[in-house]
Amino acid sequence: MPEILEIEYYRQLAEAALEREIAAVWVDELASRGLEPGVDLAAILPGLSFVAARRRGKLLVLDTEGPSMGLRFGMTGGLLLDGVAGIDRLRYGPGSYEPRWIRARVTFADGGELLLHDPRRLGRVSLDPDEGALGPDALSLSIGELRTALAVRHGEGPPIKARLLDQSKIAGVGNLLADEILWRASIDPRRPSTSLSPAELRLLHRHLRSTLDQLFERGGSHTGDHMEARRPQGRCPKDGAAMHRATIGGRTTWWCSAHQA
DNA sequence: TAGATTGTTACCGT
DNA sequence: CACGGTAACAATCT
Repeated sequence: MPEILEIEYYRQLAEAALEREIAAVWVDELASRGLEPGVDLAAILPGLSFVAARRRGKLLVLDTEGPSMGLRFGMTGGLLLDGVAGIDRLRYGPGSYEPRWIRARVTFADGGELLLHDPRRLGRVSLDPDEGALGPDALSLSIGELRTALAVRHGEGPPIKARLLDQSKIAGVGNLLADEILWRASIDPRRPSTSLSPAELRLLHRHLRSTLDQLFERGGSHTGDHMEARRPQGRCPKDGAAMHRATIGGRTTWWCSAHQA
């Protein structure tokens, strides 16, 4: 579920958690793997308040007057605040949140609470996360930053899809968004990252920006136009051609055999 | 039931 | 050494 768009919804929700005294913190054992050994948030955060809700790519950062709490949502993580979900619906569960899938909890002195809800448990909580390991944020990526992100020192570069997924180069683009962006830009995901012409680079940048804007308005990463074709015997919604499927950049990739050739 | 899954990372290979 | 592909992680859904 969560790519950059969903994390931005979570960030906006978390703004309502600012300036409220933290009373207690609990983090489940697996989610705690994002913390250095021995670091106990339950002993560090109470008494402080969150003062800013920031996001870099898929990383949510909640600053306090002191340290910052980092939240990663893995494949199925969601954020709830005072019983309100950061997104309208969830992939798993009967349309609602299940108590057994709560993996972390911040309780405020006013009785409200911030929850990390994550069925598959790949989400992680961290303290003062390393934001420097992430590339420029996809939601505000300039064409110059895109050009830099696609460049390599030697050779012709990895498949462009793999480079779009590399969080150290561009932060925030996940598997579904990458396929949707390349599908809209009519670019074969296997193309070497340095093989784009200047015109294609401009095209890719334009589609990256417009795709993120449009899907954010629609409701998330799973609302793309090519999604219906992501299945066996799927046909391209644009031209009716057969869809190709392969693993690129470590993820299942779907693309049109005609207009992305 | 077998297969697939929207993310991250340790490890292996070129 | 830089860099990319792969498997593993965990649990659920189709």
